[in-house]
Parts: sequence; structure tokens; C-alpha cells
Amino acid sequence: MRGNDTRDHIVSAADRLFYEHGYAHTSFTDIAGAVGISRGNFYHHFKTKDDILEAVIAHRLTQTRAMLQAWDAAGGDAAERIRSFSHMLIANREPIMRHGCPVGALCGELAKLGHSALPEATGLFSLFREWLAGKFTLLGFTQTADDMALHLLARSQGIAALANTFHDEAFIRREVGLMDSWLDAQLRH
Amino acid sequence: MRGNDTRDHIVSAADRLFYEHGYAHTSFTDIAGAVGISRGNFYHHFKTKDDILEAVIAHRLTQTRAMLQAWDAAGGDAAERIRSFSHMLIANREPIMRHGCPVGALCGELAKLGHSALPEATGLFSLFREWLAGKFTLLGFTQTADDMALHLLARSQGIAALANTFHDEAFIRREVGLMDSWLDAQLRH
DNA sequence: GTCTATACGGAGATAGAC
DNA sequence: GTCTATCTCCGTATAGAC
Repeated sequence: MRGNDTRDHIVSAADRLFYEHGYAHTSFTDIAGAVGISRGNFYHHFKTKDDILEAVIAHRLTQTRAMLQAWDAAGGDAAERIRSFSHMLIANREPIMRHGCPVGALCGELAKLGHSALPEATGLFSLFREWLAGKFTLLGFTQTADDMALHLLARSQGIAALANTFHDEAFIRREVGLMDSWLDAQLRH
Repeated sequence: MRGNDTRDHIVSAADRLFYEHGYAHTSFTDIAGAVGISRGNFYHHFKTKDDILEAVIAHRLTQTRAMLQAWDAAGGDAAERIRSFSHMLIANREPIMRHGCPVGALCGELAKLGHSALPEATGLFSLFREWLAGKFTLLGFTQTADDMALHLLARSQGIAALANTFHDEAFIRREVGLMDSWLDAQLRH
């Protein structure tokens, strides 16, 4: 089982570097340097760079599912759980201001590259989308639950993009407040 | 003056290719092929790839200023002009669904690359930001004009990002409708 | 101004010793 | 399982003929 240690190190280093510098702009040399192994070594663990990308996406899918389950387990009603989502922008404000949203950036890059792993990356968005839609369904918005989920997802993407561009923490807090107000207004109907 | 023809062709081809495939993923070979000239040729016009990027950004700045002026010249009150902005998402829905927002994608990529031209690209956002803030100031929102400008900018960025990911035209129209409703609600106060 | 030919570096990927 | 050495391709960039 020890052998998986190096593989896990590679995946987590690649995960971080893909987020910080993008997929295409991260080389084997970069990852090897971050892990502290030689370039040649990790062809033992991954045959191609695409394989590393797939492992990173799989890793992020697992992490995301765990986060959503943790929010569900934290108690509170459906509205409170939706607020867990929007407040993630505040909790992660530092990395977001520096590097944007990891999901949005990856999907955007893979789309531009015409990369075959784009559907898997889109699956990261779908996790949030379906989780949010489930909450809105619980709140009684059966017809528009998916629309509302996409609405919050879009607003969070816009916030992350502009926070990254303008490095403005007050902007993030203001916009998250507006998302909360939007949710309150929906609940009043 | 004929000599500028080739230069202009290079800039517009690079502009399009940077939008479709990203800056880093567009090679000299790609641009040369699109223009129909040899690779070697355009070192006569641009010393480095960064020089082409700067020319593309300058070109986009000029185009954007012209578009904003056209919206101003089209008549209508400030609110109507703000709607010109949000409805741009519908007018450009096809390229947006295929390639996202050209401004957001470029700023995101240059940030990840740590590229020195990032401030210039950010200037593209600032054009919209200041133009929108000017409109909100005209409408009497002197204290919050910039906040409101950033709010619309963020929402449009989120819409473009998710439209690109999910290729959903109905989503775009729905969200633009919500932006219009938001504006109406602001005007009622 | 435009071309061909070429230099040079860095990328992903492979072979084989240890 | 990890290393060094090496291969090949493609990227930017340059030199010089036309």
C-alpha cells in the first residue's frame, strides 16, 4: 500500500498546480519538482499527462462529494445548506482572489483546448447543480429548482471571476450578501 | 500604407484564434495558417508573441470603446443603455456558448500564466465597469454606482461561463431577463 | 515584405540500469 | 519503484536569400 503514497502525492501536487497555473501550463517538470521525484519516475504511475488530469478530476469529484455530504450532515434546513454553498466564496476568498474558481477555470481551459476530459470536468459543475436543485426541490420549488440552482451557480462563477480580476474582498462579501438576500426573497413567496 | 494590411490580418486572425483556443494554445503556425503567410514573415510585423498579444488587446480596447460609444449614440435613457449591455449576451449567444466571454477568458488565462499583459487585459473589464458605473451615476446612484456596475459585470461573467459549459440558450435568455428585472427593481427605489 | 532554412529550448514520452 | 539518459516533436525566434 505504500506504493500509492507517491501516486497520491503526484495527484495532490498536480491538483494544486493545475489550479494555480492551469493544466496546459503545468509541465511534468513542475509536478516532479513539487513532489520531489524525477521526471522519469512518474511514468511508472501515469502513462500520459491526460491520465494525470483524469486522476485529478476524479480526486476533485470525490472531494466535492465529501464536502456536499458534510454540508448535509451539518444540520439546518435546506435554506441553511444553500447558504453553505454561497458562503464557500467567503471561506475560500483568498485562493479565489488569487486563482479564481477551480471548477470554472478548468472547464474553461479544457473547452478552449478541445480536451476530451471536458465532460468529466463539467461533472464537477453538475455535482453542485444537482445538489442545489435538490435543496430547492425540498423547499417546494419543484418546477424551477434546476433554474434556481443554475442561477446561484452562475452568480458564484461571476463573483469568482471578478474577484480574481480585481482582487476585491469587499466585493465578494457584498455579492454573497446579495445572494443571501435573493434566497430570502425567494423563500418569502 | 499597404504594408499595414498584413499586420491587420495578423491581429484579427490572432484575435479570433485567441478567443477560440486561448492565447497559450495558439501558435505562430496557427496564426500564419489562418492569415495565409509563412511563419517567418510576421517577425517582420511583430518581434515576439507578446507583441501580438499586446496588439490584440489594444485592438479589443478600441473595438470595445467603439461599441460603448455606439450604445451611447443609439439614444434612450441611461437605463436603456444598461440594457444594451445585458442584451449583448443574447446577441452574442452563439459565440458565447461555444467559447465563453472573450474578456473573462483572456483575463483568467493571463492570470494563470502570470503574464505581464494582465493589467492591459483587465483594462477591458474596466471599460465596461466605468461605462456602467457612469450610467448608474446618471440614474442617481452616486454612492453605489460602482458596486452596481460590478454586480452586472459579475452576473454577465457567470452567465457566459455556464452558457459555455452547458450550452444552454434558454438559460441565457432567462438570466438576461432576471438582470432586466433586477434593474427595474433598482429603478423603483 | 515575404519567403525558406535553421537554431534552440522545453514539452511529453521511452529505455533500461539500479 | 526510482533513477539517468535519451528520443522526438513542436514551440518561439533568427538569418539571410529573393
